[in-house]
Amino acid sequence: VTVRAQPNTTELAVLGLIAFEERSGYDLARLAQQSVGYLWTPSRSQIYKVLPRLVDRGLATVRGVPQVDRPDKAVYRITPAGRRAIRAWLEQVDVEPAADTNVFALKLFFGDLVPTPVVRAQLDGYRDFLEQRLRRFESMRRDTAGGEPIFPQLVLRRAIVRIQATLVWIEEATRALPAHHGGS
Amino acid sequence: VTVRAQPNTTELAVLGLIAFEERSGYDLARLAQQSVGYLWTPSRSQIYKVLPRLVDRGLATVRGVPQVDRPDKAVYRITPAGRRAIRAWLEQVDVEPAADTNVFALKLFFGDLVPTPVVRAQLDGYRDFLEQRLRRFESMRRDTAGGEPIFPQLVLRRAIVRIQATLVWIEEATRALPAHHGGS
DNA sequence: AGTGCCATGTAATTCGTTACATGATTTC
DNA sequence: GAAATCATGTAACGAATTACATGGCACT
Repeated sequence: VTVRAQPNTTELAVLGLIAFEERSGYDLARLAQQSVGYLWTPSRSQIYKVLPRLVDRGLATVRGVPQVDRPDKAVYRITPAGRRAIRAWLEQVDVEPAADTNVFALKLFFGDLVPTPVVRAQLDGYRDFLEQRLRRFESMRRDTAGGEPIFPQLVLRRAIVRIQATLVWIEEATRALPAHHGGS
Repeated sequence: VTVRAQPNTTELAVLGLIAFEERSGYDLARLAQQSVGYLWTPSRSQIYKVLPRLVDRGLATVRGVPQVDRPDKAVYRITPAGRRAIRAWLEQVDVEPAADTNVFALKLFFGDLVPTPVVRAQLDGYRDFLEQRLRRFESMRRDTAGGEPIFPQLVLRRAIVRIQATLVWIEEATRALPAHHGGS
């Protein structure tokens, strides 16, 4: 058996959504716009490309559902291998998620698939990451404090206040975590 | 003369950076990692692809600079047409910047290229946009308040506190705006 | 009669990343 | 002697978007 490369974020997001309930591509597109919309909103065509790929790799299964008053549809459901893949993703805490700081939020969104300690580890990792960025930004701010460039400084300030707000939220979220649940 | 489609965000970011001072591709890559890094960090190869394109469209010019102790380099400078393009971008307030809420911040970063009222309009637009999202998110929160799904709710809460922090920042930034400057 | 939702997909194109390739100079 | 910095690019690949295509049913 070849070692499968980890699915990309879009694939994992789809996996996460079909982990709760089986869904069609159309469902997923609608759902993404509503619930996860502020974190991840792929186009419909992208979703239709991803779904067969998941089936090919054994992470999901399809089932045709004939309908009378509407077009027939194909609904997708996660497989055990799919569950393993998404758990592995949720267990892995990114130290450097580059520009994509939203991956943390996306992982938290699927926190229900995993025991509480794993979610807690994720939040801890997020906190570390943000504190590090905060320090970097604050030192950047000190370095250019006297200088002229006001607009870059304003933008930097924005980044700082957002991080601070997010850190406060992390504490709140940590306290709100369920005592512990199975994750399965 | 054909009507040129508006350059994309990366092209505009590059234009903005060579508006202050002429720079080489290498300079830009380094600069992006530092100053604008938290908003926009393209790869080096991407920058090297964009620069000739800007020249082709008459938005920038190149000039070869021979050096003795280092490799020769090519430095790029913005043209009047380039300035027009970036000003047009800064003047246009996006009502629906999709997922990419950072475009607002990026535009503010280049606020110096444009008179104060234009920047103010940009901030106002950003405020409107955020207030609208905030209302949407808060109503989503109310709708699912009693329900079970705790993790989605936590993530939603994160989005809300970040928006609130950003709104506070907008007020601060608006007050910090210079009385008025030329922009040119 | 027209609009909108349900439903799935393909095609063309753009955007972007990673890896490869090269090579001198400076610094440790 | 090794590693980092300066400097520019190409090639291969993947991810994602927009536009196109199709068609029935429900609602106003």
